[in-house]
Amino acid sequence: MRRTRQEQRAATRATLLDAAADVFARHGFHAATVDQVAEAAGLTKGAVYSNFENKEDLFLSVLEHRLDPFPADLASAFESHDRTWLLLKTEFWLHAMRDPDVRFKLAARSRVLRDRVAALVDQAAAERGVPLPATAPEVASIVLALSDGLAVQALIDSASVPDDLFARALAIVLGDASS
Amino acid sequence: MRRTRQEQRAATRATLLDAAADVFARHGFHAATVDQVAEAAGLTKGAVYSNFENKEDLFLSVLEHRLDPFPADLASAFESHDRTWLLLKTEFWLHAMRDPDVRFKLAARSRVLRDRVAALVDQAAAERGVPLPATAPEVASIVLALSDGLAVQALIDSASVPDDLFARALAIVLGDASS
DNA sequence: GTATCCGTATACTGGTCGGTATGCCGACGA
DNA sequence: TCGTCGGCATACCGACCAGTATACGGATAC
Repeated sequence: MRRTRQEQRAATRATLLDAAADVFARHGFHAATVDQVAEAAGLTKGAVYSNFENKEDLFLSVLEHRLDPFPADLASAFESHDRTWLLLKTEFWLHAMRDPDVRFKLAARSRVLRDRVAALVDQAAAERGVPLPATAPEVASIVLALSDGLAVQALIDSASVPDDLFARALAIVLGDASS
Repeated sequence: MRRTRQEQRAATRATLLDAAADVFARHGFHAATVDQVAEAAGLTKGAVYSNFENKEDLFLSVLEHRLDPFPADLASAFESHDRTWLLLKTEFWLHAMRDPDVRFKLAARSRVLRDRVAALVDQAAAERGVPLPATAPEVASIVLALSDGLAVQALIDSASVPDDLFARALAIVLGDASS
């Protein structure tokens, strides 16, 4: 398998990002070591420091690489929470809480996400023909809180959160009292 | 100020727990150092290792000391989220995700909390005389998800979460369509 | 084909920090 | 009042790890 330098470098970087996502999610930013990431990628520390400034840059690159995908519809807002991603997101939230600059960036992105969800909320309300119980951005905040909050509970104890609970909660919040 | 040994030891322990809560919340479990905790308490590492087995024991003791106070009523479920406590809780959640034993204990405690909230939900529904949109434990899970989820958003950007949003979300979820 | 250079492996270092061994002082029991 | 002991301070150690310096092999350019 002969590759150009560009291809090779891109492949190495991608391998490192995948490995780093896994290792950071499993051990957390501080407990995870650069050597662990390198080994998980089948490489060595040299590859890491050749592709990233330092450990923090690697961590932030992982998050940029796997950004919150904007949900295409409300129901999928919950499905996008696989375990690894939720752990990374939580680590990052803690990081943001401790660094004002990072927090501002997260706030900006959160607003964009919320507004995107608000548009979906408006759309859903129009389809159903029922009034929203609050402004669309407020309902969007509620939907996102439900999505995250239930996902957190589900990871503590999956049995305590029925698979369809988010969908039903969504129906309640959107003003659908049926069933 | 002459104190007996018992009093002195208890005071030292309490001081350390308070300092540890602060330092762990500010820096996170791994980044926080035992020396920092000791210094914040106006003591030294010797005091820490005289009162706690090790760093992890100190961390877990902080959490036991400041356990989720069971809310007296639904509205106060949200108020109990001051910044420090939410950061510690989140750190602990991550810790639990990585250690099955800890996770099981957290799951047990979460069930107790949820059932407690479910009782409050039942009570509120009876007072209002409206049917719940789901079983009481399910509504309780939703309420807790909202509480945590909105608190997380509020710490990212307090302006994005109106003060009364939780209360209004609560009314929606409890089947109160008025206002 | 050959010289160059880029990207990764290897080897190493300095600093940090959890944990320990020991000293010291003040409370306790008699 | 005195000897003992318990609790905290001090000094220290060893391990771990982020980051660096350098070696090396294969792709690239000519």
